[in-house]
Amino acid sequence: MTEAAADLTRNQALVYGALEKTGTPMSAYTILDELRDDGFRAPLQVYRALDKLVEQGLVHRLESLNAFVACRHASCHRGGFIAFAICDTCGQVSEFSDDALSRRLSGWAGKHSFKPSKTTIEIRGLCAGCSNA
Amino acid sequence: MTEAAADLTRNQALVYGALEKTGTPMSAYTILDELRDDGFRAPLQVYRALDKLVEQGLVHRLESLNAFVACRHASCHRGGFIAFAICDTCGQVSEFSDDALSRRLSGWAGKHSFKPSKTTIEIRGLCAGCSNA
DNA sequence: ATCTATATGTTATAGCGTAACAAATCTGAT
DNA sequence: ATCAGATTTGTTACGCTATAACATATAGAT
Repeated sequence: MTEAAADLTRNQALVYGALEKTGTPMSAYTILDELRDDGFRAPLQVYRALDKLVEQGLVHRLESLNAFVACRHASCHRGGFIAFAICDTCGQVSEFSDDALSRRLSGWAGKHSFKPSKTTIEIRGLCAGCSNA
Repeated sequence: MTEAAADLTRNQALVYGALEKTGTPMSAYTILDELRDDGFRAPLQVYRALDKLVEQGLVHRLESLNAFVACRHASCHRGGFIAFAICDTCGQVSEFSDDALSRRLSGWAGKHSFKPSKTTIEIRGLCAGCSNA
């Protein structure tokens, strides 16, 4: 577990740990099963921890998967929208942010007086490794 | 109903009609309730119709809402990724596509040998009208 | 000590989506 | 016309995702 996981509650730390250990997206229910031995009994225990972790930016929710993934570089994405490339074969997630992309979306929002609160950018497909295999 | 809805089966036409009439996103179950009087009984009847409509580009799935919306301009978005701005207050959806945006995402994919199959771009927030009110 | 805010535990339930199988309908070829 | 194959439809049952509501416990401040 990285130092990013400081000052988390027990449940939050367990959920974050499970996500980090796996490395690929996990559903809340998969996390729950993973943590039964640590005393987890109910989905809500997972969802509550996830809410906080997402709030803090330690975990991202992938809308197109209904799943969650540990953030790879919590400090790198200040300000810009984050995009995800998700391999449908191996589950690997690449996280990136692109200034031009962010400016483009902000630009549209500005021009239309739209006030963004949360933005989702997800590319599903095949990663380099999996499209060769 | 617009001319776009030609050569649809009865169920597809009913589902498309419900979405078009409402104008804002609807969940599959809301559509189901809307169509009970037309003989719909089960979710699958809705989901099957939605699958085909999405395939044909007449309807879009909004991942961040688990909902569906009738496409506003089926012919306008050839080639580029489509982005959605979704107002969390009134539910209004603005659909747009932006060449620079598309190039940016394609560029990232090319550089990383990632083969995109489906892309989701959704901005949640407040539309001009609702942020004034 | 007690108050307040936050975190946790637990049960039940709501909402989203599909598997599996049966029946009907539509198509085109002979 | 009718037959075979493909597509569409109907229906039941089930699994996965997420939250409401309420009870309990824990931590920090005064």
